[in-house]
Parts: sequence; structure tokens; C-alpha cells
Amino acid sequence: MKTSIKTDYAIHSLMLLAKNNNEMSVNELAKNQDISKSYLAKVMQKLSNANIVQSTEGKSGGYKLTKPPEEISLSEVVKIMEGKINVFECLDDKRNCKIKKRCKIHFAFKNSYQKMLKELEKTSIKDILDPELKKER
Amino acid sequence: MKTSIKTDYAIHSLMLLAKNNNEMSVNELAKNQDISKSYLAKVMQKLSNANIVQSTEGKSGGYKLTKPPEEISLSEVVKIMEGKINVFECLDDKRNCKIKKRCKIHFAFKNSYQKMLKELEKTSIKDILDPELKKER
DNA sequence: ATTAACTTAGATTTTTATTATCCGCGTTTA
DNA sequence: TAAACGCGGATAATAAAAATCTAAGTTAAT
Repeated sequence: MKTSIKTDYAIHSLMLLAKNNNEMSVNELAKNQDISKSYLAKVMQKLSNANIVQSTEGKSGGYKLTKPPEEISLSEVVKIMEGKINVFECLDDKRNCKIKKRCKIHFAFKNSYQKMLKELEKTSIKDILDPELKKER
Repeated sequence: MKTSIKTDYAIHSLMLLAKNNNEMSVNELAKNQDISKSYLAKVMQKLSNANIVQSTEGKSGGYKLTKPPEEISLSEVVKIMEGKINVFECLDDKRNCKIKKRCKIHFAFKNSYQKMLKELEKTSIKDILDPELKKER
């Protein structure tokens, strides 16, 4: 059980946008992280659709945050990037669990996932903007 | 982000063992759930190695619980079946995150996963043994 | 003692999901 | 009007998960 690399890309891209007050293009973001540009483009699209970043099209376009980094929690990012999550198999429709609504396994896993998100709410993009690096210089 | 089907198989098998006080073979367990026998065999092996069930070999062998179902939490099962979990990609070594120990992302995700497990500790195999079915009859 | 039903463990294959790439289009700036 | 960008769909490559296969060792009954 792990998060997709998309969540990783998203978090690090948001961090870059937070550091750089300016707009950044996918190209810049990808180069900065040394990752696939076209894949990152998808990630940025998702963030854009979720209104966590704003895009400007055309030449010299790019992305910028729609709100200050302290207002973007990891929970929010995870929810956007991981999409509809089925922490327990039973939660999606592969096994046709007939008592889904009353299923206690379902209930327990759903709750536990909520607790996870709740914990992630405590940390914002600003919080993780490595202040330790500054200290070390 | 979701748990593997192995966790699903494990939980349901433990439930079956809890209901059936007797030993059950992989064959019986698989038929009962209508799933792959040889794959379930792997799952049961893991549970056996983790000492959550006990196996007896040879003809008329099978598995039984090593402790009462109220003492087996979903947290325990998840930990066994999902193995070393990387809720955040950064936690494993794909990206060579140099500051792992001090990384705040790492820290946040680790914590959130702990919260998830803690919540799952509250529910035991006994708890999910569908008492609602009994009520409805 | 031999057979049948079982667990164990490794190796291999199949299937599915994730990650990455590609392409054509619409938009903006120089 | 060309260059640099975002958008979104389609497709390909890769990796991981799930399933299957095989051979061995164990026990109980015949």
C-alpha cells in the first residue's frame, strides 16, 4: 500500500511553486526535479482542475498557486492525486459485497483512512519547505 | 492507494477460521470464498509465519487460529499482509532522498500511517463477524 | 508400505495498474 | 506567423500484483 508517484510529483511541484513566487512552466518544473515532462503535465492538469494551481496558456504561460502555501495541506494534495481511494478492496466493486453499507470491515478501513487524512491536514506545503536547508548554510 | 487483495483474503479467511472452531484446509477456505487456492496458500503461509494461525501438515491438516478472534486486530493483519509499507514514495529508495531522516514530508506520511494503524487496532476479527446477520433472522 | 490429502516454498506465467510517451489542437506572446 | 506553452485523448512501456505450476516433505488412513 503506497501512494502513487503522482502525489510525490505534485507535492514537490507545489513546493517549487511556493518557493518561486513567479509562474513556472511544466518544462521548468520537470527539469528542476529531473522527471518526465509529459507525465508531470498530467499531474499539473489535475492540480489545475482541482483549482489548487492556476494555469495561464500560451507562450510564457505556466502555473502558479491559487492560494498561499500554508493553506495547502498534504491531505488536500493526496485527495486530489490519489483520487477515489479504496483502502480496502471490498470498497470498490470487484467483489460484489452485498452488505457494503453495513459491512464492518468497510467501516473500519474507511475510518482509518479518514484518520490518515486528518493527520495529513496538519501539514501544509509551507511546513515542508525545508527550513533546515537554510539553517545548514 | 489501496491494500492488496491479500489483505482481503487474509481477513476473510481469519473470519472463517473464527466461525469454524475446527481446523480448515486451504482448499476449504478457498472454496468457501470462491478464490484461487494456490494464491490463498501463500496468504495462509504468511499468516502462519506471523504466528497468527497455526498449521498442521499432512493429511487432514490445515489451519487454525492461535488466539481468540477478539485478540486479532485488523491492524495486525494489515501489517502482516502489506509488509513494509511506503505510504509516501519518498519513504523507499526510488528517489534517493538524502535528507530522509529530517524530511518533513516523510515524517508527515509516516505519522499519518501510524494513525491509520491505530484506528485499525480498534477493530478485531471478532468485531466484524457479522452479528447483523444473526439479528436479521 | 503405499496412497491420498495436506502444507511449504520456489519458479514461472498471466493480468492489471502505473508510469511514460506521443500527437494534434487551441492559446498567447514576440 | 512562428515559437512556447497548456490541454486532453490515445497509445506504449514498465512494473507490480495476482495467479498458476511444480516439486518437495508430512501425516493419516488403507
